[in-house]
Amino acid sequence: MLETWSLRVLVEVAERGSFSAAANALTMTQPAVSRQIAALEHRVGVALFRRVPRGVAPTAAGTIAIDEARAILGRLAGMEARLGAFAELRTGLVRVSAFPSANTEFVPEAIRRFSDLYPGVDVSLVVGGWRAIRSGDVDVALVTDWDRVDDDGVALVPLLEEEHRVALPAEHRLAGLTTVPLRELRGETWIEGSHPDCLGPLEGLEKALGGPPRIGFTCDDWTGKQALVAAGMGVTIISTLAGSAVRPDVALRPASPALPRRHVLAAVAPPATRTAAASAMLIVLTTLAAGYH
Amino acid sequence: MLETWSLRVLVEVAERGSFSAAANALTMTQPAVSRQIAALEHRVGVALFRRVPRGVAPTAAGTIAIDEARAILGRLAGMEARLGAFAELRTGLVRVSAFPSANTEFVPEAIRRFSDLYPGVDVSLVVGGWRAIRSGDVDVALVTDWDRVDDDGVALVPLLEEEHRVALPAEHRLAGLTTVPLRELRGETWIEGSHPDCLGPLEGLEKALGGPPRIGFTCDDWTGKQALVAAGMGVTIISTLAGSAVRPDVALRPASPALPRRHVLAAVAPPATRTAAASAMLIVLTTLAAGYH
DNA sequence: GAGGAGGTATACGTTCGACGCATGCTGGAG
DNA sequence: CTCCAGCATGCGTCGAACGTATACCTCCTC
Repeated sequence: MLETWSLRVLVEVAERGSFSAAANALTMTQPAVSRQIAALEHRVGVALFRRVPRGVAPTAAGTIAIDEARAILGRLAGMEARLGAFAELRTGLVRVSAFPSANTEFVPEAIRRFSDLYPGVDVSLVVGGWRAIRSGDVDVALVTDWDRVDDDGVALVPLLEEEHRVALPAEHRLAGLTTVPLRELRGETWIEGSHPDCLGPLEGLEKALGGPPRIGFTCDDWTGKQALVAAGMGVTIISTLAGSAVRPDVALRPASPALPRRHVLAAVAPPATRTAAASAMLIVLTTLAAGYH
Repeated sequence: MLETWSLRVLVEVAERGSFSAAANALTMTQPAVSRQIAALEHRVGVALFRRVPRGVAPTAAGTIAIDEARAILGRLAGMEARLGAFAELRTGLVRVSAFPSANTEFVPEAIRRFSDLYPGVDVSLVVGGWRAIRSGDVDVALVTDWDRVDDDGVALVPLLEEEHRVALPAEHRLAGLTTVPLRELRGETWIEGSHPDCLGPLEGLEKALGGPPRIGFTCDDWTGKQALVAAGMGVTIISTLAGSAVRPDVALRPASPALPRRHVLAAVAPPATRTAAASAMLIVLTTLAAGYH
């Protein structure tokens, strides 16, 4: 099967013009080179070098073999370079999945920083969720501690804690307060998301209200929730991660008693099987999260 | 240096989808494949396969590696094929050198037969002589036993014996005889070649003539010798190998006593360093010579 | 012409890498 | 819940390739 090393020796012999010189250049001995070439010639059934007094000279077949060998070795080097680009993050792909509020500001900023650091690596924002980590369809998934991530094949890295705000129509009677007492919202219609990612049933809310919230709508679409609030159809709770992405006709106010915080974590493959790009993205995420108060 | 076998294992794994299946296909064991891929991945610093329940699936880098590996293996096969063409005489070059009279009929016929048998092999008629066998500039050199081939690095293969004829002008007074008595030519002017290849001083001629021949011209050019004879400038001796190539205004006649025969041999490199094309040409030469009476 | 220098081929002992076997581990299927 | 398919790893073994030593050859020089 014509091993690569033979080709390397072949080219070196061709360039040096003698087995001895090639052996020196390759940090091996002359007999080793002699045997390599002899084995190669026996393999292909054709003499590749004529043994001349001062060394060796390629035959017609040898010239072809040398050219081919050069091309093949070049191709091999190219292959190594292309793969090395992955290892050195000069190319590649990292697929990120996040819940809606993280996608409003935090994740885009992380992607921006990542792309500055590694311009060659593509970043793709996908919808796989943390379960896709196992299957390899997602490299980094942002989750919260409300997600029941019970797969020990998925590593969790804490990023930050997000707080929650009550989202009111801008003209709501309580919108002028800096802090909204929750019990004042007992009679309001509430908008919930059915999926934990989308801020579903908030634990502790019932107790703070002094009774079960009256659920008027269920909407997983984060933009839709905002729209419903702006239209005066109800109130809801929105994560501070949403940041400045909230539309101006919706007011965000801290609640009293304070709403429970939610931990945001990055779900990634365990270090052993983790992509270099995923590790890099994880670092970007953690450093970015450290900048969040 | 990324050995070929790794690439072979790589593509086999890619095609089978599992280490075990690839191991079967390659008549090796699953652990061996596992180690090969692991070493390859460690070498390039990138995971090439994701380990999935039913086997393995290539990563992005793995896909590139597989494509490259396929291309490189194909190129390697191509190289082997191109070199194999030399071994199987589907291409190549054989350089033949011969003395002038052999070039008139014998060698051209041999080349014709050779080219019929091996259309891909180029045949080149060169002027190196038997000394060029050693240097590799000539593959087969036709020589006679008058050549002092004293190099044991050159093998000699007997081909045939050539006879000699006296060459007379067609209107010569003796041209009508079927056999020319040499002593009748005592007074003639003789044309000799200085080089043995060109029929130089003929041993025994002096004794047959009853005295030293009177040398009028020395001409190494075989055509020139004929022309001189035709012009009536003298007589000479020409090998029967010249055959029908002798011009019609020159008569060839056997001499009495018979002129000494000359052995024609093929000088080639010893079998160890002999080209396949040279061996093939040698066979053609010997079979062709066997047909000569 | 004898000897030295430079180069290749071969014999022999050794070493190191790759393999096979056995085993453990994991994830999905019945 | 058990079984099975498949990958990873430890261990002992074997062989391929290497290095050392040496023979042989050619050319060059004195």
